[in-house]
Amino acid sequence: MSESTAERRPRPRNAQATKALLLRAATAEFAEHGMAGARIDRIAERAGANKRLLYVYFGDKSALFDAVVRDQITAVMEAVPLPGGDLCAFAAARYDYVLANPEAGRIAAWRTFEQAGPTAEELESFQERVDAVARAQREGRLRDDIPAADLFAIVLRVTESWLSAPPALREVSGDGPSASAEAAAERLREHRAAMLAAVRSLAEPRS
Amino acid sequence: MSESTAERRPRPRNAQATKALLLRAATAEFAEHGMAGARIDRIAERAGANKRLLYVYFGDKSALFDAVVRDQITAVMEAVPLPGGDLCAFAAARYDYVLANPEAGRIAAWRTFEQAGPTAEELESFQERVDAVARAQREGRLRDDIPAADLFAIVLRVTESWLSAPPALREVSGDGPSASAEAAAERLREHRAAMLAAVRSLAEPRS
DNA sequence: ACTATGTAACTATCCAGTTAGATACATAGG
DNA sequence: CCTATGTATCTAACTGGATAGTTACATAGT
Repeated sequence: MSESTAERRPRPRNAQATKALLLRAATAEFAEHGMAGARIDRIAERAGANKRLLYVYFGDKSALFDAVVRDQITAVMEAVPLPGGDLCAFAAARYDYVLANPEAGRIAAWRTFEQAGPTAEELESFQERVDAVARAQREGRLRDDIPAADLFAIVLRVTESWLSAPPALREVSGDGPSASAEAAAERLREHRAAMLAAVRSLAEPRS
Repeated sequence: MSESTAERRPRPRNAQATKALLLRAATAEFAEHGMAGARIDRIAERAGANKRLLYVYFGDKSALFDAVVRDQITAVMEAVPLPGGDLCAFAAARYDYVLANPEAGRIAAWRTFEQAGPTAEELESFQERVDAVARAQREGRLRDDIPAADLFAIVLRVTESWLSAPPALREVSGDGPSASAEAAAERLREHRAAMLAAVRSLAEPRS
């Protein structure tokens, strides 16, 4: 409070903090615009840091994108477990997580549509989840007439069905940008229940 | 000394044919790279036409993208009906269509990621489909404990669950780029059956 | 000779990545 | 306690190449 009249305040010299700021800014920018649409200058500006530091800390644009993807993968693997292959719990957790962290969903989507091959880290994450599903199938807790990978892929997509639905479809159901905040929140609660009901129906063992 | 014969073949003067070629080339380019990643020069080259004609026939890059999206929407609305609100038939038709026309799926996805507001044309298409679902629900042919828009959104996503799954997930299940053609085809058949089974389970009326 | 169609070359801008240098901070010598 | 020096961190300005969009011109077909 002494002389803090926000004049030209040079960035405090703290490599770790700056790197984290840049990563967060990059996550937001890539989530909004994708790899090709993202702009290095905008990322630096968002972070309030100098562009040069991006190259010092991350390499180039594509390495920065990879760093963002890796970061998001570890975050989502941590926040959204698949306890005992329970796809319903997984679906609920993932829906809530993506609702609270929209960048996570968008980064994953952009990443999917780049034609880049999967990294070892990604393969490991998915293998772990497919294995958990397969185990639950063997133990009779999930239907077993659908291959584990397919079942997981289907549920994964279902969790995103509303949050990454075409805007026109959301608009049709009264969940457009024009809707009030309360109406939108109610709509999201309603969809959550619907989505979970659908997952239950499609994942439970055939009677 | 004689100039190499017929090296430079001028494009036949046919506005409609050229326009169609450009639209097809643009569709392929946008499907591969998205709006931001697409390159005007590559589109002209793919079409074997002069870049200038793109501007003459379509306006600018963003208008060209819109034209591609419109074209794909009408094509898919025509090729993938929703007869009597039958979501299983719809899912089968859409899976087959996207498998045969991967650009359709990718263009739709890229379009969804852009934050552009929905066009009147899109709204009308989705309204039509949601109405068909709602009618089938009232007549007891679909479960009615899920709102029509949600049910449609879920099924729409399920039809894409494999074709636009993260590459790492496909790889885990032996459907990577390294798989043989026959193995890949078998995998796709298998997923089709699984996906349709899932749609049946989640869409049928609660007994 | 008129017009629709097509071409090549050009321009202005944007943008990823670099260069050269400044400034805070640490550590050590006086 | 003070000054010197080295290093990590940070900055402004620049560069070369790519890219969307344009200008000026050519030619086929009527």
